[in-house]
Formats: sequence, structure tokens, C-alpha cells
Amino acid sequence: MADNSMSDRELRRLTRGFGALHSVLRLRILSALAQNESNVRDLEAKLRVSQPLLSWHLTQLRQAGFVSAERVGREVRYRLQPTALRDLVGQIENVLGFSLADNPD
Amino acid sequence: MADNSMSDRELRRLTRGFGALHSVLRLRILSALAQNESNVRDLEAKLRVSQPLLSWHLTQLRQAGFVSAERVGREVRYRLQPTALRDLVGQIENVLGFSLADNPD
DNA sequence: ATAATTGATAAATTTTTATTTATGGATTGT
DNA sequence: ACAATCCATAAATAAAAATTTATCAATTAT
Repeated sequence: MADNSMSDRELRRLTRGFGALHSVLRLRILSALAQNESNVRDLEAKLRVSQPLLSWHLTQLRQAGFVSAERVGREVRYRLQPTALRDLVGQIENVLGFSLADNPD
Repeated sequence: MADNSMSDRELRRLTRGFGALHSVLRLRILSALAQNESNVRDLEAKLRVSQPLLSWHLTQLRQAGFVSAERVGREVRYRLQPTALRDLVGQIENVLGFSLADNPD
């Protein structure tokens, strides 16, 4: 029997992950970045929201690990980090104590 | 190429799902329910939080579809709905446009 | 050096979500 | 019917997150 107990700190971290996905705009950002990495202006044009708002949400996503930011010249390229999303699924499975892939019901 | 565009309404629904997991207490509840279905008093004793607070969070979880509630006599049995969690993973994959299971990187 | 571009941050405000406390509704046991 | 148990809901408050507006920092181009 696997140990499925998680510390408060681990749970907090996990909730931050889910919290980062608790936003239509952030899901849109992830969707856009899933198609191609972009800088903030690209996203601004594509998603029609203000630049500071985008920066704010990008910061949230970055802190949760779902995107990475790399400075290239004067722009900052944002890139999706699928591994963080996979990890999130793995961690919720830990909380539950079973794999979501199994038990088709 | 699969259609990975989602309506605003679908995205909203998805964010509500993630929002429901954006709480340490709610993850604890899910963890408890993953072990065995329970009524509110069971959870109250196990998680050491007030009954109204539990009811509130259970309502959130129920609205997100992660738990079901069935009245049995004077108690209400709460049960985990793993399918809803699986669906959530499926939907985020839809947003991204690829499967998290594939692409180990 | 100056101007233009790109993006972050700060402050103020609004909106959403969580928590407490109090109360009421439903069901069972006597 | 009455008391006890189990749970939801409502109202008030507190806390957290999102949004806007304004400003500043870093990089590049002239």
C-alpha cells in the first residue's frame, strides 16, 4: 500500500497548481502557448487583453511552473511546460491514492 | 488535427473544476472520501473543521461533480466521483491539444 | 545619448471566495 | 408529539485574487 499522505506544505503547493488553472484567461494563455511559444505582445494581440494583465497572469503561471520565461533580446519568450501539468496529475493521484488511468470506473 | 478550440462556457466550466481543487481542505476531503465514503460528521471528526464549513466545501465539490451526495435516512453519504477527475484531465488535454500521457517531454 | 520597444511592478479598486456564527429543515427514536 | 441527530443555508465578515491605471526597468536602434 503506497503512502498517500501528503504534508500540508505539499497540499498547499498542489492547490497553487490548481489555482493557477482557475482562470479562463490563463487557460487561453496555455492553449496559445501549446500552439507556439510567444512573447507578451503576441499574446496581447491574440487574446485581446491588456499587457499588465497578461504579465500578471503569466507570472502566476510561471510561479506554478506551467510556463517558463526566457529573455531573448528585448522580448521574453514564454513557453509551455507540459511536465508541470503531468506532475499535477500525478500529485492529485497521490492525494487520492490511486491512478486515474486505471479504474475506468 | 483534432479541434482543440473550446467555447467560453466550456472553459468556464473547466476553471470551476480546477477552482474546486484550489483548497487544501477540499483536497483533504477528497482524500478522505477516496478511502471511504462518509457523512458530514465523519468528515468533521476526521478533518477537525466546523460542520457548516464542511457543508460549504462539500457543496463546492458537488457542484464541480467531484463528489456525489446521497441521502440515507438522516445522514447524507458523500462519495468520490473519480470519473469527474478523469474528465478534468481529458479536458485540459483538449485545451492543450495533446495528451499528457504521451510526449514524456 | 536619445528615442522606441518590450515587459514588469506598484497602488488602488473591484470582484470572488472562504470563514464564522446563527438558524432552520428533515429524519429518526421515544 | 417531542427530543435528538444530521445537515444545509443565510447573513455578516474576512481574506484572497483579479483588474485597471500609471509608472519604471531593460534592451535595442538611431
